Amino acid sequence: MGDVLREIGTIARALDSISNIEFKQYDLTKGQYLYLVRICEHPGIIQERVAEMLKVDRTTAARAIQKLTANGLIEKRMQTENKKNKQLFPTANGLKIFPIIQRENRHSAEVALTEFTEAEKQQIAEFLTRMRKNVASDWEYVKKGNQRRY
Amino acid sequence: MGDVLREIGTIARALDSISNIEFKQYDLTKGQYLYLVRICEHPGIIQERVAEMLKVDRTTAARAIQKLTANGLIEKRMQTENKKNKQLFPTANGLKIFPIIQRENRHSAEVALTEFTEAEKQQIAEFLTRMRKNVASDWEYVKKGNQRRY
DNA sequence: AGCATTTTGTTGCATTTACAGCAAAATGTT
DNA sequence: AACATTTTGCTGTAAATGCAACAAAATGCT
Repeated sequence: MGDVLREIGTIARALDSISNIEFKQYDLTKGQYLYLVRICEHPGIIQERVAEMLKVDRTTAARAIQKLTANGLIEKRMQTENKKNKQLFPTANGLKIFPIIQRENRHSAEVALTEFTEAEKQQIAEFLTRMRKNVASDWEYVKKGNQRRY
Repeated sequence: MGDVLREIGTIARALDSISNIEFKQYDLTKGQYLYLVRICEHPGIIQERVAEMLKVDRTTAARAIQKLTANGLIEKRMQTENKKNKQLFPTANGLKIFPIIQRENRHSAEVALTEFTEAEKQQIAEFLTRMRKNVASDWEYVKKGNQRRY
C-alpha cells in the first residue's frame, strides 16, 4: 500500500499550506504556528524536545523559535540549577494567538473528516498514532546518521 | 479530534526527512523524488498538473522540475499543436532511479504499517483517500486567494 | 472575429530549511 | 576526581519554498 504514505504527504502539505496562508495576517510566517502551539501546551519545554515532538531538524526548530522570540510571542528563560537548558514560555501576545490557531486547526480537522462517523474518527486517530510511533524510531535512527537496511 | 491532523503532519515530516537523507546519495536533493515519481508514472504530464497532484505551490514545482531537467533526470518536450504546454518525460537516467525510490517508499510503508492487519491497511488507505479528497477543495480554494469562513 | 478571462510557465526576492561544524554545559564511566 | 560522551544551543552556508508579478498562449464569451 504505497499510496498510504502518499496520501499522508499530500494531506499534510495541503493543510500546512492552508494554515500558513491563513496565519499570515497574524504575522506568523511559515511553520511558526506549529512551534507556538507546542510551547503553549508545554510551557517550560526546551527546544530540543519541541524538535523531537514535531520531527523537525534541530536547527530548523532553533531558528523558528528564535524568530518567535524576536517577534515577542514566546520567551526563553534561563534556570539557575541548569545553565544549559533554556525553557520556553509563551508571552501574553503568544497566548492571545494560541486560541486562534486552535480554532483554525479544529476547522481544518472538521473539513478533513467530513462524512466520517464518530467511530471512524476514533479509528483513524488510533491508526495514525500507531503509524506515528512506528515511524518515529526510524526517523531518530536515520537522523542520527545510521543507515536503514532494506 | 485535532490530533489527527497533527499525527499526519508529524508522520509526513518524519518520512520526508528520511527519504531526503536516503536519496541524497543519488544526487536527488530535497523533495525531488516526489516529482520524479509522478513524472515516471504519468509521462507527458505538465508541471501545473504535477503541482496540483502533490499540493505544492506552482513555483516550487516549477523550480524542482527545472532542477530535475538540469540534472538530466527528466526532459521537457514542446508540442506542435500546443505552444504553451511543456510535456514532461523521464530520461533513461530518471528511469534508472525510479525503482530505487519505489523500493524505499515501499520499505517506509512497511515500517509505518508494522503490526497492521491486511484489513486495517485496507481501511486506513480508504480513510486517507477520503480525507485527501475532503481537503483538496479547501486547498484549491485558499490557494486561489479565497477566504474560508469559520 | 474580437475581447476578456484563464491557464501555463517564468523570474525576483525574502524567508525557511537543513547539513556541517562549533562550543559549553551536563551526564556517564572508570 | 578525571576524562569521555552526550545533550543543548548556536552560526555559516547552500538550497528549497512561496508570494508577487509578469508574459504568452489558450480558452471562453458576445
